[in-house]
Amino acid sequence: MKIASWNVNSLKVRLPHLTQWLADAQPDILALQETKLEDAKFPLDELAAAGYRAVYSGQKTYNGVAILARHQPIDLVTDIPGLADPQRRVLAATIGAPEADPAQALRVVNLYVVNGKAVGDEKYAYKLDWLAKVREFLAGELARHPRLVVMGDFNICPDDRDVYDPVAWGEDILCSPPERAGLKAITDLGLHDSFRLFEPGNGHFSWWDYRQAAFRRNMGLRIDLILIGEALKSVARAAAIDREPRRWERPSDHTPVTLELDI
DNA sequence: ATGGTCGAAGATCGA
Repeated sequence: MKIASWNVNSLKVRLPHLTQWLADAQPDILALQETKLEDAKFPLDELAAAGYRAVYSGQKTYNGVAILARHQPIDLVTDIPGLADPQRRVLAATIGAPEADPAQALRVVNLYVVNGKAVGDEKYAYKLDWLAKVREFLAGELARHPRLVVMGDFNICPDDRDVYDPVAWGEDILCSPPERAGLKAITDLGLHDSFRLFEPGNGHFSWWDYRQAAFRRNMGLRIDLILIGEALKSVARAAAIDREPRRWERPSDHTPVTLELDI
């Protein structure tokens, strides 16, 4: 089984890239962020033609998350306790073959973590509070669903290996110690950064700014993560970042990250 | 050096 996460930065604009990548990569489950699409405008028919069911929690212009899968996702959560938030950033679902043992299903939480704009900004305070509330939600999810995947655009570089120039970037937004502590509090629940189970080195990024020819110069960050619970660690086979769609014409600024599981 | 480039808007804001 292959699972993946991709911030598409407008599903409307990126739909051709999405369908191309689905055909190329053949993921079983894909979490999307920044769909920027009202639910009524979600392209269900186009995705069904590509062989995927989809669930979504969208809004106009900003944010928006979706989960695509070969089997219908069920038991959705779009709003979490203690976080009355109109911004559509959270979508949890259970995915498994209908005929299979329910214990074999995967629980997927798709997150579009708050960007935060700048350290000290009011959006930064919202980010830290949001992370703390989401951590509490994930603790409950993990208790109920050992086969838990938490993936999405985390808008946080886990450590300096995930930054093209950690000295220049310093402790700015996406790398500040409080954000990293917020992410660590989540991984300390027992969730592993799956990419790091396979690749310890630096220079592997999932996002490159549109400006300054950042992609060509590999001036990027690794902020798109697939976290897995302990129960899935032993079946993780390979993790990768697929840079190919970032090379296509009019790309998202993010590229898909993937994880293959022996299940 | 606070620039630059996208997307959704239809002026700027968010990233």
